[in-house]
Amino acid sequence: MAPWPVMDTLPSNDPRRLDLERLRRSCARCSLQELCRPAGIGADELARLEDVVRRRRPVARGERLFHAGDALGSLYVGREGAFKTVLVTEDGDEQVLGFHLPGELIGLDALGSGQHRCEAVALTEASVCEVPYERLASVAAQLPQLQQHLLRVIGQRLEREQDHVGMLVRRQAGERIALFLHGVSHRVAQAGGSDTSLVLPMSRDDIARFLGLALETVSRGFSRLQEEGVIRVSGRRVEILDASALERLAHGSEAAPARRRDIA
Amino acid sequence: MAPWPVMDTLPSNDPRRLDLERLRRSCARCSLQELCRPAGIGADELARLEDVVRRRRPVARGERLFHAGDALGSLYVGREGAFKTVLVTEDGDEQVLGFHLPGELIGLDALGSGQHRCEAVALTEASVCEVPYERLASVAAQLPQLQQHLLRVIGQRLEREQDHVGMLVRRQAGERIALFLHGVSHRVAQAGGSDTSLVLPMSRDDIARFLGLALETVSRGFSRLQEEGVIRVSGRRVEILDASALERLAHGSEAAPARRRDIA
DNA sequence: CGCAGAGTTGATACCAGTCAACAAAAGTGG
DNA sequence: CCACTTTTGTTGACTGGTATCAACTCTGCG
Repeated sequence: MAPWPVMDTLPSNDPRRLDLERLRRSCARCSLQELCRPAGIGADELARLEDVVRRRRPVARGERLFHAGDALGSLYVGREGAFKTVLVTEDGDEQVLGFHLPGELIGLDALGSGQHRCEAVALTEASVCEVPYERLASVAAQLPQLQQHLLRVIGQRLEREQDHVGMLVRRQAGERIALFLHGVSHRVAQAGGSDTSLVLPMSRDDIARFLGLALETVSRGFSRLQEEGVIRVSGRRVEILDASALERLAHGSEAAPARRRDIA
Repeated sequence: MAPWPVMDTLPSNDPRRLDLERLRRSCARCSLQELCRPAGIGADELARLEDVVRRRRPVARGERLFHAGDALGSLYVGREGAFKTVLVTEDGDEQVLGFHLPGELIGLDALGSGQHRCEAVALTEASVCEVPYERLASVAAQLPQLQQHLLRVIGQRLEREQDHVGMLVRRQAGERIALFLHGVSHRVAQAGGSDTSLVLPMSRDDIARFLGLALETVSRGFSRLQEEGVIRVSGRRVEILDASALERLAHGSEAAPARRRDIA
């Protein structure tokens, strides 16, 4: 019932402590954020968790971590690169459900039924850590703190899904796009990148399918934001020049100094 | 650490077994579906769970189970009536995130941060069972099966959220409305009602805010479905006349025998 | 009976989807 | 390394669906 050694509170000079520190740093550094970073995970939890995680594995661009219909085997944590999860609808076209940057969990969609309902595709060359779900669950059953943390992480995913809904309900395309850019830059910053200059890992088409817009509308939206001096775009390279304006556009008040065409 | 008596496998003639049977029926009958109904919950789990649940409590129409910003205290299970969860956006108007029929869990939105981000409003006279979250979590920590089940339920909520996204991405209003009606009738049937005749607990305005449409568009959509002979509408009373046509409209092929006006 | 809330229906304007042409970047093979 | 192809992104013209404004109906209720 307890295949993992219990190492609750070790004296600071215990030789095993060094390993734990190393592991902790490993998790912190490798952006295993959603599972390891937050407070509340003690040394023993971390050690057991590390024992569960299969180490980094490379993933080629375009490769899939799992397909729709696959049985839930593992959860994945992005390490490098980016992923998208897509749902192929009955009528053939694919709906983008989400993007996953380093440190974010992938595969939670199978929690409800035990089967994946969407596919996770690498948008770039990437790497992941693999977490066999059964083992994670059994460790969580032994470590209330980890269980709590797991619930919290899934709850956060629920929040993100609601944010996605919040974007789609916005009727103006400009608002959705601003909201999207704002969210992505925020997450890129959280994953350790710059929040003002970023290279989008996904195509305009992916963004369009994520926002429920036509590809061309996304492109026009980007151009318009550039005209207004909010961002600078060059293909997938985006610089955010006026973050507060972006935020303003995202939440409600559409284009305060708009109607430029009337003046010019 | 174990405030609840352990009653693992009781002999079938043990007097306590009767109580368990009563409780099990109680949960099954009262539509506590999402927490109690599915397989995998044994007698002891059920007993401990019942011990956690605060019994039925009436909720007046318009009353809120919690407000945005409230600390996560309890989860709720709808017993009678219906609820909506709404998110009040920065710019004032409210976005409907979901509807909750009897047997469905309410309050999971606070799992991520420990604070509710939306409000749960009773659409009709209603009643709920209240489940203090801390106690539920601590019981789950002792009962791996319950923990698993809890994860599954939350996973299913995630699926529903994705389905919501799936509706919003459909660009034609008609598709969204058909998808909505299809989903609601399905859930009403699951909660023990008829799947062909139902009384919607929510207003056109609520539906509109849920689907990201204008109120008038929803009304027109209902009328159009009636013209096409798919449903019969009279205010909130809806009869589904042609379920397969509804399904067809929901998934892709917009209005096969449409353009009736051209003929008439 | 009149009032208020909810729902329906009509006329109009506009945003965004569609079709299409073009430009730029990224592969691909000689 | 350069021509060629393919993919990806941008921009324009046009159309259509839906938001908006507004009038009207219906229901329940004091």
